[in-house]
Amino acid sequence: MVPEGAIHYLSHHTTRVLMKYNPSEIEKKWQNFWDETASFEPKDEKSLPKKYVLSMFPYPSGRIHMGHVRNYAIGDAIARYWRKRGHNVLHPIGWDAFGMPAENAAIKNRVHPKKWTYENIAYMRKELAALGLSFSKEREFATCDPLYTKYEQGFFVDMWNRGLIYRKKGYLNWCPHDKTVLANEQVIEGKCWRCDTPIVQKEMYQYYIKITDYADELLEDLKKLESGWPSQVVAMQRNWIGKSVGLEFSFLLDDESKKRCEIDSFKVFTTRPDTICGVSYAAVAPEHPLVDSLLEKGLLDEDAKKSIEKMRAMPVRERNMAEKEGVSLGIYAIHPITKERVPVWVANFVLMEYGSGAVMAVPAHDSRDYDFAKKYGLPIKPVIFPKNGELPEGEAFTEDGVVRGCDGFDGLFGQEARDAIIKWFEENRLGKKVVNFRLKDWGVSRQRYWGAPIPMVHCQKCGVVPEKKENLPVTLPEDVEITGEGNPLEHHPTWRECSCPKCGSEAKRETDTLDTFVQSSWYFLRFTTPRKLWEDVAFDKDECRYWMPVDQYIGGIEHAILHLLYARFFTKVLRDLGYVEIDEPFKRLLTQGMVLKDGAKMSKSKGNVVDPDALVQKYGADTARLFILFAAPPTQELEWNDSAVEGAYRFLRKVYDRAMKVEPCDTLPKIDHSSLQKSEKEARRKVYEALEKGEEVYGERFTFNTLIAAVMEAFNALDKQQNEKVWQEGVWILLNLLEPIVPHISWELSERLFKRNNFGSLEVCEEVFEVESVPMAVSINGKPRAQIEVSPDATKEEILDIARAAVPKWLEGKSIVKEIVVPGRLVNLVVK
RNA sequence: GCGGACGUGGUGGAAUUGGUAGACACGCCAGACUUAGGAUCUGGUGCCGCAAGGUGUGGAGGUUCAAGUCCUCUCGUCCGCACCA
Repeated sequence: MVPEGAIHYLSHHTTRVLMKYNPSEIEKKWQNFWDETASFEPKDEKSLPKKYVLSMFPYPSGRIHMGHVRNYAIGDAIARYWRKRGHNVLHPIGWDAFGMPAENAAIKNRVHPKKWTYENIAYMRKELAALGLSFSKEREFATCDPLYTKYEQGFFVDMWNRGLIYRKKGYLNWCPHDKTVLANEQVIEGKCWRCDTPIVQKEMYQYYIKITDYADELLEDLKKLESGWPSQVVAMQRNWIGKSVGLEFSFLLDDESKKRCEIDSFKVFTTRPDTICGVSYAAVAPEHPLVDSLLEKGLLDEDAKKSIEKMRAMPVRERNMAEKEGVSLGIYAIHPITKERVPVWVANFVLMEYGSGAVMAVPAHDSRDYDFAKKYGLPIKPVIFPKNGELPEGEAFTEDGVVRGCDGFDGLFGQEARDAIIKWFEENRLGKKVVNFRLKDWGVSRQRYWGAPIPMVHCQKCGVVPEKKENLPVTLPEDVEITGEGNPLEHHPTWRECSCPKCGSEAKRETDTLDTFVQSSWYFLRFTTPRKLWEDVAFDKDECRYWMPVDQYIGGIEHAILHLLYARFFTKVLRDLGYVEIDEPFKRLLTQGMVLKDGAKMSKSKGNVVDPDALVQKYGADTARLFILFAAPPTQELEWNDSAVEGAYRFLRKVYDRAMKVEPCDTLPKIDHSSLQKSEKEARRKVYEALEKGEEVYGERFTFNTLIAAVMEAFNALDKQQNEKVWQEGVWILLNLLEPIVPHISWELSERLFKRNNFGSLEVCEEVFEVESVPMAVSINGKPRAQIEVSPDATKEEILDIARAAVPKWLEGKSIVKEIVVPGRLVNLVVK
């Protein structure tokens, strides 16, 4: 050990060698530097090329977990890369701060949700800071900030005024004991998660946003996202929207049936109008009005009533598991083409929520209808036949085929038959082409405290009226007690009291709050605008025009549908309201894989959680970031491995030790490549290969694991030679490449060695790829047999001469049938 | 059932346009240094074989001079939707 004072007497060079990699010191130093110099704030220079890099903002649950580390390490790497390439980079962070966990904590620990949330934010902000993430601190906000709520409520009012929001009765999970509405996730096996009381379905007024008005555009614009989004996510959204095109027509009841139930007809929807002549019965959902009517009039016998009760009692979600069941209603409909009488049944497989809640049943060509017909002995009448071959036996033929036995349409196939039949219905005014979506309108009411209040007022005279914009935000009262019973807003002594924005008379505030997905549907727009304008606007139009769309969005696959669909929807609505000018908010999307330990998702209950704080404390943020980006490509699941973390640390220590032996310099050294030895040339080549890899990885592929591997290879190659200039050049470039991944150590070393002049765009030096000889493989009949070295400009004949000479053993007694030369790769000789 | 992804050493993973499979790392083995090592350094490491060689990317076929990569079938794992008419 050298006494501290002694260092002054040693040379500069020796001093550096004596220093050891000390991540906690280095990391603190640079985090302070970045903080003090506000290094990562976007510039107000709209002439610069921009990149908006966004990792999905976190919910302030209390502590960060490895999923966060991965999410932000990926985003930070991309942001830092573009910043170094001279782009104006927006890389913000905020907090998705409303939601149930805050209320649950309030119930459990008697702490106010607001206090709990802001304290969590403060703690997690520190945790994220310790990772050295290059966030814009100036633009940070929480969605529960009243200033954010203000504009969200403003949008709600705009949408209401535009007719995009309506109120409708909907069924909600209701716990009769706690007197509260429960989210689906809070219902466990039909019981309340807190008190175990069986939940009931309660019908209540709810606010809905008409996302279905945008269903077609949301589907259509997925095409614009195909190049930048994972195909999986695009497919999931397409699926979720669930567009189907078909025929809607009305079944008229026969005269006697009309009289009995006082209903003339009911609508059905089918995607297979070509099968219409195979209809042998019609089926309606247990909740269908036709059934109500018959029940009211007492026209069904006891058995039928009982079966219908039973069907209705089963939750819709469970019905698909149950066996097909049904009852004949004793009434008949007239087939629109054949004019035959077809019996009307009620069936448990028909859903009231989809289409019109009634179907035409074609047992010969629909497997559900088939099962049902078999069970109840209903006729099965094939009208579609395969082009070649026979109808299958014992099952429905559901593929496209040729129509036979349907007057006027015989001989038509598949789509042409469907089109012709739809045309016939339209001409005869009996039905029309209809598009149906699986997507439902978005119910945004939540009967909870910790959310953005819905800015509506109930007036005795005027009805439901939006609050005046100048009165926004409608803020939450703070003097509430959260007990878990009911909605605290309803029970507050004064909060509800207000005057009607329209007529001024006494009125009451709406007590529902907004779904938290509303907040996350526009937070990325808020980030585009500097804080100084936040009092005045939700977001500035010019700023928005410059920064949007988000160039790279990064987050978990669990948001593939809801969040990403709502955010796309909101963007389109805000466009139509004149706030933004883009159609799609996220140009490119990266869905990161989960972090696993022992093959399972990390969770407290499994006890397999690795705490990021502990990891950072032991090895430093750079090691944590390096491991997480090296262990797997970002889209794949990542299996935690303690010894691989050690390996990452070991690599950084090696980098530090080796770099510290390099003589400092201010510019990239000039090297006469031709005068170098083989190992030196090899080292340069590896370094520049890594540089090329870097552009591909940061710009396009995000497979950081392969870039890190290339950097490791380059370091290994540098280690095999002693040329100081080659070392300088190598470290200059490799630190530039590593900076987005392991920023602290890179800034520390680059500052010491190069005054950080190596942080910029680097040019690839082409001459290092010029070689005197290229290695090639010689294979015989496709099997590699020998290695040869040939000159890079050797002709095909010269290469073949060398190749043949290298494998005499394999040519003995054989004749060459074919010779293939792939320059720079291999020679394949086909022998017999 | 529909839609999507995936399957490569003991492990995580490379191989981007079909062109020397297993880069890089973890682990393991051997050696060096050491009072010691769960530190560090050097070398080795797909499998079978002393070797020559054989064999090998879930399985079976096929296309090709050449297949992890393309095609057909099949098995398995994971994810999303689901009596959606």
